Amino acid sequence: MATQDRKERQLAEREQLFLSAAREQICQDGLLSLQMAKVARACDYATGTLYQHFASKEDLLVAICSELVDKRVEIFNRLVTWNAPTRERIFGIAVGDIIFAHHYPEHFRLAQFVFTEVVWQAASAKRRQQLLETSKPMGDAVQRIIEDAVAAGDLDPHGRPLLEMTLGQWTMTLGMHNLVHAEGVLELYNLRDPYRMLLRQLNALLNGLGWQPQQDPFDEQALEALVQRIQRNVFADLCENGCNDKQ
Amino acid sequence: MATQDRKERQLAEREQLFLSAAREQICQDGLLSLQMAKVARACDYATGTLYQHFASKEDLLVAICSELVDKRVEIFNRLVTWNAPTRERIFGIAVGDIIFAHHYPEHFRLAQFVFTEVVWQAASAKRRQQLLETSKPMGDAVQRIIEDAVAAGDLDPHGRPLLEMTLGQWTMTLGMHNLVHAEGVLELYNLRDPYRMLLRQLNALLNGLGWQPQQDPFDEQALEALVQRIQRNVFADLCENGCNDKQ
DNA sequence: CTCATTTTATGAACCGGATTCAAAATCGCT
DNA sequence: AGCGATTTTGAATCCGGTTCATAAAATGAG
Repeated sequence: MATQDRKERQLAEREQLFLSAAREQICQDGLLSLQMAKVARACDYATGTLYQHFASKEDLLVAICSELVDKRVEIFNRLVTWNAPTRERIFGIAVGDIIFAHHYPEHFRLAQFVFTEVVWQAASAKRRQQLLETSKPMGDAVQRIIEDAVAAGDLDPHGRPLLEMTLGQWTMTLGMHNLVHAEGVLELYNLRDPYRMLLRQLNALLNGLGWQPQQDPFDEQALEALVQRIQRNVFADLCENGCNDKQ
Repeated sequence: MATQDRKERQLAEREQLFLSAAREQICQDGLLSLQMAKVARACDYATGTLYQHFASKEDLLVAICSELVDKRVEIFNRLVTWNAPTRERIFGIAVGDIIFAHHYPEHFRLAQFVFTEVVWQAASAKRRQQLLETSKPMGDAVQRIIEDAVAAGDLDPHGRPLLEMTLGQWTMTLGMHNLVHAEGVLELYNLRDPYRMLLRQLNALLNGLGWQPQQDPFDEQALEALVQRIQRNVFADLCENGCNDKQ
């Protein structure tokens, strides 16, 4: 009956409220000082109520991560429908991810933590499942771009699973987000402008995979132009006044 | 005087003892259940004594990581002195890392956790510094291989910092270790044999960077042969009876 | 509308484990 | 041996996540 629906809606709303409050606390004071009691208090609920939604602190973290992944999926989907050469679309995934990292600087920190044994094992199976399912569309999006690439003759998978083609891109991006957050590491080797370097390496990788049309990874002009074009055509709304992928 | 020396030596020995005990506990029961009191007890010391060496639990974790990195450095150094084409030597770094991951399955889990904001910020500046310094030689080793490659005409850095050449390899490897440990993720997309896929992607990347001699990333035979050769010539002692890079 | 019953919210109490620190033991030296 | 200085000890403290007995609210039958 209608009563049930209303109740469920309210429950969902409250969960949202908790998630927002928790996210804000993380942005404000860092992961380190997130406290369950504080989150509940900030929403004018008792601690116990918070536990009706999340089995543990780790559970809450995984849930926040899911929420952010959901937004990240939207980025990926833009590249699926963008009408451009497949090479630019797959490259655009990386560009989009960098933009995403600027908009939600907490996401990759959190994700790194969440996929840590300590958190992952402590979260409930349900939440873990949920995060995996929320993440699935990212893979699907990439898969579709690869399919298009193969169909267009831009890429030959040589009989390997299609997703394997972009595993290097995936891990490279992931690893770079890690490095960026590991304060002191890149500085140790005097490496500046990490995301720009990532894009150069990515171009090299795509070339090495034979993804057409090839692009000179050391042609700064061409790289800059391509990034600009992607920003303008796909992420205009996220890149107002002087957004760039540096920092 | 001599008394001082002896004392210092004993201190260092005790620290070693604590580190080993902690590492064993991690291997045994996982990061999750590492307890300071247990570590101290296992070494027949009081909790307080443990705290004379490590400012906090996080500090201890970073110290363990340093210890393991030290062993990892040894792997890197073998490739610096190996007499082979630079392309095989840089590739050997990845192969060595995979072997290392088999020998110390706890390392990359731990490293992922340690470079998390939560742990990194909670450790003392001193330990952080120590870990960075311990890590430095890995970069130096890679740098030397790149220098050799440039000198031999195998690679053209196009005016970029030399280390940037292998940043893709670094992040790719790092990211893959992360994925491997994130239980359920690779399964979600039906990706098997992650480290083998990593090596294929790496070959593609090195090709894309123009690192000579080029190698077909989809030539299974050639890949297998190269891996075998590296294992035999560089890591024979670590690969007795049927060690391979799969799993 | 009332009252019994079920469901949900509350927050103080509980608990585990990291960290501290006052007291005890040991050391180094004369 | 004796006496300050240094080190070790482990019980006490502290902190914050989690639980659960109690209170409050919702439900629904009469």
